[in-house]
Amino acid sequence: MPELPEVETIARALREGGHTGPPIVGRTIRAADLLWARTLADPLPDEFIRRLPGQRIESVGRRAKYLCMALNQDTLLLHLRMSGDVRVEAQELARQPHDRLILEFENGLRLAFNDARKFGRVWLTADPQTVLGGLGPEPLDEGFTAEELYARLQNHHRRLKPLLLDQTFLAGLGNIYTDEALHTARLHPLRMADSLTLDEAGALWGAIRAVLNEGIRRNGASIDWVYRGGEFQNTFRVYQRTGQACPQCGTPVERLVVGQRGTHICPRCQALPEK
DNA sequence: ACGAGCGCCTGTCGGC
DNA sequence: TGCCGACAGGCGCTCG
Repeated sequence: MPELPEVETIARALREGGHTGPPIVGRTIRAADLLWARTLADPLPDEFIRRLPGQRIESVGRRAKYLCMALNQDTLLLHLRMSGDVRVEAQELARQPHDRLILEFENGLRLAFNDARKFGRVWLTADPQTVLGGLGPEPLDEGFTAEELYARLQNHHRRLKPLLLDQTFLAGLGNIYTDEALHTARLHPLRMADSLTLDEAGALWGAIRAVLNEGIRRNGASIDWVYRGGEFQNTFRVYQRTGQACPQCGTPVERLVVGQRGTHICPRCQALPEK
C-alpha cells in the first residue's frame, strides 16, 4: 500500500483518530508481542520486548515512507513496505490473520501491525538518524525547490523512473506516484535525468508535489484488498490503466517495464525525444 | 555509478 | 473446477 500519501494519512489517523481507530498519542506501552520475528529489524527481540514497556507515545509523524513514533526514551519506526497496515482497537478483539506485532497500551487498547507479505520492518532506536539518515529530501518540504531538484538531476546520468524511486535521491515516491508525476510532467520514464532542461525539471517538481498533495487530500490510494478508505485510485491518470484512454489526449495507455517495475505511460504525451 | 537479477512473502487474477 | 504463471504499493544484496 504505502507511499508518502498513504503513510501520511496513517500518521494523521494515529495522531488524531481516524480510519485506523482512536488516537495513540499519550498512550503508554504495557507489553509487546512479536508474532513474526523477522518483522523486527533492530534491536534483537529480547531487548525490544524489554525496552518498550513503560514508554509513552509522545508524538506520531512521518519521514519518507516511515511512520515515526517518538517515545519518551526511544523512537519506534515502522516501514509498511508492500502490504503493511496498522489498527488501533480493543485488546479483547480477536487477532487478525497476518498480525505481526502487537503493542498493548495501559488503557485497554492495542496497536496491531498487520502485514500479509512479511516485508514490513520495525526499528526501536535511541537515534532515528541511524535509520533515516540516508534519505533524500522530503518533496513537500518548503525548502525543497525546483532549482534544487534541477541541480540534483544534473548530478545523475540515470533514467528518471529508477532515480525517482531511489529514496536517497528523493524520499517518499513509490511506483504509483512516480508514474502519475511523470505523466503530469509529460516526461518519459527512460529520459536521462541530466538531460532535463530547467523548465522540464520545474514541471517535474510541480507534478511531484501536485500528485502527492492530491494523494494526501484523497487520503491515499486503495488498491486490492489492502488499506480501505483512500480515494486517489479514482483519479489515476496512467497507473494500472493499460489500454485505457489517456485523460490528456485519448491515446491508449501503454505498460512497459523499467527497472523491473511495471510502468505506465501515454506514448503520445510522454514521447521520448530522438537522440 | 548504474542496472539487471534475485530474494524476501502472500494473495489475487486471468488463461487454459 | 483446478492448476500455473504473472503480477502486486518496497527495498537490500550481489554481480558485471
